Amino acid sequence: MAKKDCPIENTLKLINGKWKSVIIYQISKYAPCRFSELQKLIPDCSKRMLALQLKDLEEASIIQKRVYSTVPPKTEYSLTEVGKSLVPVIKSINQWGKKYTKK
Amino acid sequence: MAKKDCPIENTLKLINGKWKSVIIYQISKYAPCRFSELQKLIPDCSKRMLALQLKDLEEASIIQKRVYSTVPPKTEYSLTEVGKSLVPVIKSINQWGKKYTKK
DNA sequence: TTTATTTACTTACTAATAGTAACTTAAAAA
DNA sequence: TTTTTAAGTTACTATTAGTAAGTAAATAAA
Repeated sequence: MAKKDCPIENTLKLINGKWKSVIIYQISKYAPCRFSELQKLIPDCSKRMLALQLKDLEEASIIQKRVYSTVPPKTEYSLTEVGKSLVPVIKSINQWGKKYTKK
Repeated sequence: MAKKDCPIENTLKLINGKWKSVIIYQISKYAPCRFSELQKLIPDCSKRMLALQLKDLEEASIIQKRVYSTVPPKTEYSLTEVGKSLVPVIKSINQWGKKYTKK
């Protein structure tokens, strides 16, 4: 497999990191989703990490963000079409995890 | 989702890191597979990283290792049943990558 | 007989990534 | 006047990943 041509590596770059797929999964379930909602849904992920990963996902066109210029501010995240196409992949990860991983 | 109960997080812990799923995929295709073969199959992954990830995968019972006490040494890696059950998940990642990621 | 080769690592070190805690902003409520 | 609130950012530390060189012990080549 030539450099940078591995679809698995390329995909993992998008959904790793290491919260991205959990974020995508939660947005797919609860979109439109506010920043603070995601914090509650994924308590293990710090504020800073959540912000960074959301930015990465937005740049990769997997999610889109809507900002309301109110005070205090309000943002809403939802999946793009590309993001939606990832959901079955993440669901298969979720299914496997349910079956094979114990706490 | 309570701490450490997220199946996606638990699964990613096993298949991330960031070469593990590529390693599993290659072993699934070419098992039994030697260390040096894996190096050729995954040139982006350094020797050290390959060794560390293989050790992790072995500890997680996803792969098994057979060592021949020859000189120079020879090792062979193959998937366990748990490892084999992961292959469809990794294939779905691979499929998605083929469709949605360009170099 | 000394030197080179080979495989599957390990060790020491540096670079990149993740995590923690405190700070910011500006309006509205107490 | 002080507090609260949402959605971050900043500065700093800890954990992971990556690079390069070293190790072992038996052949093979010079």
